[in-house]
Amino acid sequence: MNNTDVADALSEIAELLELKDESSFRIRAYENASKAVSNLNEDVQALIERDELTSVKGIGKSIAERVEDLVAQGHTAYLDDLRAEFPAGVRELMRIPGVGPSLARRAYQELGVLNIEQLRAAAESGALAELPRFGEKSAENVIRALDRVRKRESRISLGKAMPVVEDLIAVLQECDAFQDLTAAGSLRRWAPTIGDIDLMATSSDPARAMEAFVGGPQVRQVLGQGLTKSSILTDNGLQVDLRIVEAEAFGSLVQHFTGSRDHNIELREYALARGLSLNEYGITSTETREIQAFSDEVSFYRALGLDYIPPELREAGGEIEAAGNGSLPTLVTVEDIRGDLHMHSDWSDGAASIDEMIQAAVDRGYEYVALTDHSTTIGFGNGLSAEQLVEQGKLLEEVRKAHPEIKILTGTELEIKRDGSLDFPDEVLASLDWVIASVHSGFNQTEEEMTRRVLMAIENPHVDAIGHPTGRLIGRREPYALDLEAVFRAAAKNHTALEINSFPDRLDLADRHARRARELGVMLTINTDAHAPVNFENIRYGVAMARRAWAEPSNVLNTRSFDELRKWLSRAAP
DNA sequence: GCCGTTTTCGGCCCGACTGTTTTCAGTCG
Repeated sequence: MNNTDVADALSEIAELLELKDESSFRIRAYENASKAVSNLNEDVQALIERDELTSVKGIGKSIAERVEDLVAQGHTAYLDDLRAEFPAGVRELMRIPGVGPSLARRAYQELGVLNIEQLRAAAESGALAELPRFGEKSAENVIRALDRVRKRESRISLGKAMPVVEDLIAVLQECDAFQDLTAAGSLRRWAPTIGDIDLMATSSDPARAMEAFVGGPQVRQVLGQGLTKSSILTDNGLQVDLRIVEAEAFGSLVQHFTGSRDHNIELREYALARGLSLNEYGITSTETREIQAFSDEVSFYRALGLDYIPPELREAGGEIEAAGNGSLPTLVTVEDIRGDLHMHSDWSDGAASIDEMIQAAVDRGYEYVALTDHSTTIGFGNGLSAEQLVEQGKLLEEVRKAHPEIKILTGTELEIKRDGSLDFPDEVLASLDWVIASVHSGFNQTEEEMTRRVLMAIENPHVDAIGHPTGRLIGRREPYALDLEAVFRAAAKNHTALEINSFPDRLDLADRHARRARELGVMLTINTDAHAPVNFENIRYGVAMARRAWAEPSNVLNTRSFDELRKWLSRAAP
């Protein structure tokens, strides 16, 4: 079992303990241990071999034994026994919003419900409403929740949500009843997917502000309207909540609703150890019961003895400790990006001419840009042959004369073929300024095959970077099987950069992978993979992933000046 | 089941809302 398997097993134990109505503290212990394992930077096996498992915070003697079982035997009797008590379908019931462990357990034990279909039947037949402490309303809520699940109202991508919210905020700001107005929640943390949107505001005239909100142009349906909270559904099915609060408490409120849940839990534990209790209204001394309100987040964190923590870091990944000892990173920003090293023109599958793409890069104020059209064997048939690449290189000489304000690198997005060989021979690659190599086919290969394939590309001295290294398409395609730890180590050793692809569907490397790569000394590059001028706008999503990976400008290749970039490219072979 | 700037025992994040109740458990964010 690898770390992910162990973390999943611990998390399953926690869920089954919930079903058993075990002590909530024991449940949390397993949840915490699951998180601790998935955040490990090395194989849990190695920790066991060094006998250091219990030195991991959140793993004590008991859980260490279960983990050792899991790693050594692939299972643990403790989990096996729990599974025997509750069929898998019962655990699935808890995935339904509004259905928790209590309802799932009672539906199973008192009505024999084994899966979601049977729960619906029990709710519709009235059997559920018959149970003590349940009623008509409970049954109706279950049916409504099941309908919503059936309609698959799942999370939407950051790239879809962000423009909608920005438009909405721009419209609301035209109404002078709003003072402060900001998004909170997962959107403010730039999480890759978003559930619903929380807007926070202060207002001189809440009634008028709420009128403006529920009467906006893209409102499909008003779900609720009050003076402190209203909810709407937008045209594209996004639920947006607006909360209006007193200006004095705005800071702690925004902090509270920005989350993440895990960050807030850790922050409250940290505060409690110092005699302070936190809620959305401020900080309360547990001794004097006096509450202090905060109009901004900086002073809120400051009052806890912490540096301001950027929202992208609020994921319970060590940010509180770092904020306490002054070691938070200086995160990379969009302004730090000096060029884009991955873009396409209509020579391959882009929608715009080379000139249009270069002009768009100039308009963004970039110092340099790399043209990286696809190579021959890209599946859809319009990759460039070596001859076409030479021809394109000659054309670029002309383009450079027309655009002296930007440096243009001649490049390719090179196919890594199924056997790990590359589309162009070394002498062709050697003539290029920039080579980014990517996988676009054979996603079903085994982890061994795929890892060998990617490592071969990394080890080629002409390959400068690997594009969208895991191939994931959020919500549509899982990442292919790949030993990322081996990839990161090879990339660091061979001086090969790894891309954070800014396309909202990709965001690949993912934040936690990029963080691990950076820790192992891998150089990152944040690119848009632009296929049209408008795609350059996506750079902010890639930068956000880098920030969530705790990346500083020095960790990102394309924050360097053109001269520094060239210096990096002329690195000595390892 | 874990953990320690008050602790090796006695704590463990906080509040809002809902539905069922008549004082509170369950669920959510």
